[in-house]
Amino acid sequence: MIDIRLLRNDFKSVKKAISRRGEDTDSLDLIIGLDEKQRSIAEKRDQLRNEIKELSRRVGDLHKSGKTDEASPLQESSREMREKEEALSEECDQLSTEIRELLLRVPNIPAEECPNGESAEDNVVVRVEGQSDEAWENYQRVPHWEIGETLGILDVERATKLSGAMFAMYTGLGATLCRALIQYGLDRNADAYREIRPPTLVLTETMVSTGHLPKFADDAYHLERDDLWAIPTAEVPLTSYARDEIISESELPMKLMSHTSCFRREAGSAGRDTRGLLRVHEFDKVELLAYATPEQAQEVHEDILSRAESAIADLGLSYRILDLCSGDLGNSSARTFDIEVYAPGAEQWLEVSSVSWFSDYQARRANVRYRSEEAKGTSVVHTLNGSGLAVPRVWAAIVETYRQEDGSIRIPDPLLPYMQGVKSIN
RNA sequence: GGAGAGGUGGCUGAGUCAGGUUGAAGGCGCUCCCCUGCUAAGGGAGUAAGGGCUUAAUAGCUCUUCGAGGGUUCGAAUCCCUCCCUCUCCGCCA
Repeated sequence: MIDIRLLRNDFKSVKKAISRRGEDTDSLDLIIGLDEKQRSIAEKRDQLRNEIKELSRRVGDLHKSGKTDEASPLQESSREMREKEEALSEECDQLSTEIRELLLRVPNIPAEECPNGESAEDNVVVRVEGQSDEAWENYQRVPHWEIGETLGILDVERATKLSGAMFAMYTGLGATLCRALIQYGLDRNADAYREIRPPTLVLTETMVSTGHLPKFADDAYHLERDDLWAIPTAEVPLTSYARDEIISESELPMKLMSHTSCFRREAGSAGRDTRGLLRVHEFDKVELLAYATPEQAQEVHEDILSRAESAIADLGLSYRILDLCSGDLGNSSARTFDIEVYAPGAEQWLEVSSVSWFSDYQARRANVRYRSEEAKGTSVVHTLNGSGLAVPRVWAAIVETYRQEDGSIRIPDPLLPYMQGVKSIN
């Protein structure tokens, strides 16, 4: 959620910044009008409340000194004021609710450095590492769903039997590889990130904090009976880890990581990328997340990016890094770098990590603050996160990239410690 | 799921069953000052968050918040109702 005071103080710049996303900004005009109205009513309401308090105090004194008869006219006028106060209060509450509902749907303000653009086409390629398209051998140009079936390590057909389309099931060494990737993803970041194993079912409030609700309810699984949501990413519980808390500055940056299952309905993408592991409803991921001061944010952003990148690079995969343009930026983010891995068999770039700086957008929703050492009072923290390792797409890229001429798959060196002595899958 | 106890500030803990400067005693912690070879002990002062308005600023005024919501009342931490959560015991269970 953006700071409404920013809107009051510098309406034009905010509007201009939001419109860089290609979003309609009419709601901003609406909000600023309602806000003005709300404040003027609140002022009158508070004035009345003050007068009522004053009267009550006098009534109390009169009762104490036995002058009960003198109290009744005061009580009468207090009752009248209360009626007015209640009317104003109600109006004021309605406006506040309306403002909040609108404000929750306003996306974050893109960072100045975020490049201009309308769509994914305009994302800036920061760098490309690894093999060029022509360099791949023919035996590497086999899609992972075919490899997986042949080697008995991926069973999409049975997964569909159990859960329907766009679910996957890893079998045998395929499952071991999956587990190895998770271990690898966690262990390499354990030097700086504290491991958390959070719940994967969360309250509505927890989903609102990251910005996944109310705007993107269709993308998430909801357990209606208990009003719980299946998390689409560990970003959701981790962002709420410190919800409604005040962190002391000495604890920042606070770095956390989690391995969880992630659940996505993929509402808008039915029929797209349906083969194999390209897009699935449930998958495993290691997520890195940090709370930071605004001053620390830049450095932490780079830290998460370099960790996410090196995890891919060390596996020997080809990848590229994109600086997302304003039109493609996620709703809650101010700046995002995507890491896309190249899958030579599927012949696609697959997004494996979005490393984002959310400025104070999520933390304001989650009410995570910190007490600064010099300035008095509290300030809202910044949140940052990115996937340290997203299993299915990395799994797919490994299987395709490491396919040998004989059809076997060589296990990349960094994963060997996690593979129980298995060096290749035949 | 059943029975009981309870949810108050950074923590602890009074106040609730006699409703009236109680945003809330005391203690701990923390900050500053004094005392003091050092440390410890001692003495003093301060110490919730959020919103609005005024101000160049320091600051001031005001409202809200004692788990949440509603009710009674001139006035609610305190009385009534509903819900949520925590703890203990029982049942069930990985």
